[in-house]
Amino acid sequence: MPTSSRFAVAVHLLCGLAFLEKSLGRGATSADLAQSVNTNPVVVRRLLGILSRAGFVEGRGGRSGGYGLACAPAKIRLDAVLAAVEPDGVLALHENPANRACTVSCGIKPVLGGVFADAERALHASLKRTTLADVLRQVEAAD
Amino acid sequence: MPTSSRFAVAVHLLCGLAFLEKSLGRGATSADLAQSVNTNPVVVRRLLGILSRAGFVEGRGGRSGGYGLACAPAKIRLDAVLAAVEPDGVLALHENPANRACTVSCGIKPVLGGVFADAERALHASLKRTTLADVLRQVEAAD
DNA sequence: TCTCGTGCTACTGTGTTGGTTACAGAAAAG
DNA sequence: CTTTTCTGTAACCAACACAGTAGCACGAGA
Repeated sequence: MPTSSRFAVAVHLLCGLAFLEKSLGRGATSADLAQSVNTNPVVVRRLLGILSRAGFVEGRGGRSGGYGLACAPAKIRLDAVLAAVEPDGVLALHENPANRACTVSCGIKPVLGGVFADAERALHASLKRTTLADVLRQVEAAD
Repeated sequence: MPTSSRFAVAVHLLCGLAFLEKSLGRGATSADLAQSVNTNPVVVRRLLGILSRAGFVEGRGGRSGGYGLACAPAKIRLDAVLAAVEPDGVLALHENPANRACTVSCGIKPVLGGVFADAERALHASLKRTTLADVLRQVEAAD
């Protein structure tokens, strides 16, 4: 799987935002965050747009604009972040049409769907135990 | 994430193999399996090659050759199948080099790595509860 | 009014995947 | 022993998603 790094970058951005808000007392621009992630401001704005629609951050345009967290770091659970940036989940069924003449081909998808749903639930349950505040605390402790 | 469907197809193939072995008493060729999955025999052989190296199936070349399961369906746990076809896991860190001037940039990766490892463990623990025999039974029950 | 940052669009380059063709090698059938 | 039929690879193509980039309209503050 050419696993996308959107989730990792999203958490990085949120963490950077929380850190800058705490240490500088102000929001951060997409250029600031792009420097931290070592990428392009547009990439940051694209991802932050998704996180904004999901209610995690707010962007203000105009001079001295920038981004700020829309809720407390302790309220942001990583499973919600994953759901926002990877709405289709991490396990996918194959889209090939079923072969009507084959029992397995006809019956496998609902079965796999159930198994996958359970697995994704377990993944999200694990991520739910970590909040952005936890991540930030660990990052600061390692400093 | 353009989530690959390798895992789903792999389970489908193993299930088809188990089903055909049971119902026909013989193995199946890549052409048989390709019909079930509605894809190309080479795609099937590629995936079955991975599963063969992982010890789940055996392929015999030559006339009246084909594939057979290398172990009992009840012994094949889906987490092991996932590990075989997606060795890098489903959650990936971003590869951008860290910005040395930024606390978050320098510290985030080990923290995220730990969180991701826990989440993947939970995912695998869930998949471990299902064996190929379970999948086969459910598929046959739905028939 | 001027500056600066978001939000959005369009385009490019790159990497992965699935699909396809082709072929060498092996094993059974005759 | 020859023919058939299968696996195991390699090479190539098209489709797709993604990161990266440039450009511009809009809005808010200085």
